[in-house]
Amino acid sequence: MIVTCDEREPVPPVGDRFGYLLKHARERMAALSAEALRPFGVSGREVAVLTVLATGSPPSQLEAAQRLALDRTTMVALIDGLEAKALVTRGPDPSDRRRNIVSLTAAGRSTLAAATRATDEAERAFLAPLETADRERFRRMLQAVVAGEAAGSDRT
Amino acid sequence: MIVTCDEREPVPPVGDRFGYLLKHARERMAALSAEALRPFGVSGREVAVLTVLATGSPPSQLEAAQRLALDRTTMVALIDGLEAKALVTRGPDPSDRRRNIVSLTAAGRSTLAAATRATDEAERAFLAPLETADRERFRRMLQAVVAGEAAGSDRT
DNA sequence: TATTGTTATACTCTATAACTATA
DNA sequence: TATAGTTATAGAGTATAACAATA
Repeated sequence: MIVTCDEREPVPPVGDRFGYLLKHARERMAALSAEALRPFGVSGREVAVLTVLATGSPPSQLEAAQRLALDRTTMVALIDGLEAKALVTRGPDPSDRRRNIVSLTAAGRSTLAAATRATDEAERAFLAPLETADRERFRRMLQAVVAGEAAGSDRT
Repeated sequence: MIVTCDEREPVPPVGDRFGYLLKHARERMAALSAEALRPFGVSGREVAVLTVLATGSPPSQLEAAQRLALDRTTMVALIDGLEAKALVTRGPDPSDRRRNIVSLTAAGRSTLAAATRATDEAERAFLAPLETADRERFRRMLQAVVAGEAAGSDRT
């Protein structure tokens, strides 16, 4: 009996791989939320920053970056843009003048409120293919796998 | 009774939003698979291309791009890289000389086999925070929300 | 010395437009 | 005309290194 070299190991379809699935799930969510946010003139990343600024006391740029797991150099440009749109103000922390305290303006708060409603709607559209009971389960599963990161590394 | 303007609408924490969760879940999967693939000298995107080339009959560059929902201009550089590593060959389709048929070399096949095992391992690490029964559920949920995309648009 | 914000720079991934060769 | 591949280019998003101001 001749055994040829054609015993190829089975390769799962690319559509079964988590790398592929997460990439495309994220792209879909990003497209839905970009569309939902267009009327408000802010990007999804900017809404994330506004959200962080609205949670707890106004953080420094570095703290805001850390809460989003972004680099502090990335946060500079993000705050620049939000400041240009008059949605946030920044100024030195009196108790440590190296730090910039970033605060929402009234316009920032109302934009965030509207953007949050639009994002809720985009999330509903994103989750529509799932059964109702699965939607919160899906969120918790994502939170679990993301939390795996914090556990395993010394992320900034 | 005085009602001030401080009745701020509740803003959900950024860590509850699907935009944030999908971004970081993808980053974690990408980091795990980049680490797992390092010994084989290929990126996750390159493994995805090799996987597509190994599935069904050797596709043209355009077909390979479509199966991954990538632009054909993106596929050019990807194939360039794989060809430089001698993992694929490309040449005109005799029956339509506008098209390039892309095929795996023997080295491409064995690299794919090794990379597939490494990726399986990375996926196991990624899914470790979930209970066993939830891991396949999670995959199916991702497939469902990703499929929402194909249903709703005329993607290339 | 160390930390925060900043700038400059570069790299990855992606998309658009225009060109070529084929059909 | 239209299609497949290619090239050049530009835009996000991110990261690194170096600098100024402050601690």
